[in-house]
Amino acid sequence: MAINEGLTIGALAMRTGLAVSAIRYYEAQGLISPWRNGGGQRRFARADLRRLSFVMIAQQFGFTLPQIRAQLDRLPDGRTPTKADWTTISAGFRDSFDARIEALTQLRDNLDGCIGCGCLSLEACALYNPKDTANTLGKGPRYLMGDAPNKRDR
Amino acid sequence: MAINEGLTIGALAMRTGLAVSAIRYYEAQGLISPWRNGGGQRRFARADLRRLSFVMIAQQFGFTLPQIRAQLDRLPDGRTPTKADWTTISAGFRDSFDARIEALTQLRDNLDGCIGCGCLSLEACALYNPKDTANTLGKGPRYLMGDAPNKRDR
DNA sequence: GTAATTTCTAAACTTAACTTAAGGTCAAGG
DNA sequence: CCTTGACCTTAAGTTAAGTTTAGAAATTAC
Repeated sequence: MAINEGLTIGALAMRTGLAVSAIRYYEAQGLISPWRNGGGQRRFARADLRRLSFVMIAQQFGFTLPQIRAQLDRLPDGRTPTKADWTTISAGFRDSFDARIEALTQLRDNLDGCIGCGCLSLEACALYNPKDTANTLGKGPRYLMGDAPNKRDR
Repeated sequence: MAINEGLTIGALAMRTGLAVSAIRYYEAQGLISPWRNGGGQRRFARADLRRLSFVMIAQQFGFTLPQIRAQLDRLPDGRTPTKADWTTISAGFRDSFDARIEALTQLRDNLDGCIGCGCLSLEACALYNPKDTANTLGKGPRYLMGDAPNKRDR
């Protein structure tokens, strides 16, 4: 066996804590691009450990896989990413995170002034307003922003 | 027509901004319990406007429908909830919210110390630790905490 | 009193992020 | 060499939170 054959999918799964099926899925989604050995099995670079770590963390922040992919696509092409590369792509991510905390905090303040006081009224409460911070958050698990199908009954 | 027939589903949809289908779905999930008129159509109490408002806000905070239902079930049985009732159930909700902001803030601090610095290493980073605050957040859209199916390949 | 709206139910479809299953193939150990 | 475990692909299933569709019945409007 050559010295630098790369990691097997099982090894990667063990190191990251991800399921093997999840790693295959991430490949299908273009988040990682392993090469194949003679027998057609996946072999991963050590840098893929880091890519997967990034994916896992970004998911905890609520980013979707396409969004995460967009960040990863900003990494250098040929060479192994350096520490500086990771720092760079983490930055945008860091900004979104700050924005999210800020939005949630505002929402909480609304909660104090509105639900906390018991008003909870549709007409007065900023929380129901579609143009409100709550919506710009994009934190709903379902449709984000403008890509929801139209809603009518019949 | 009697003076106090209640709101139709369409009127409720208009007032809340929800789709008619969503309201029916919420009934199926036990979040609201309209009565039926002679022809079998749903009629809603004015208090249901408030229940739905509560549902909408709680969802923005990332609560699942069963969790929201659990809160709503704490409302008084026979009578229409008072302002004080709403304030009471909003409180627990308020607490979860504070906890969530706190957890996110901690996570961001980790981000500064760990990803921000470029370490992003599996062995050292608190973020990968399964017992970490990130997980107690319960903000993953998929399986929360311990109820994930077992993950193995074959 | 008829036409146009609303509403009804039940079942199937949607999306994201995976998992599970089925039926093979590859690789490592003895 | 041969068995066992790791890996492969493709397809179908899962969950949450709804939406869409279809066909029928009730209401409302004129």
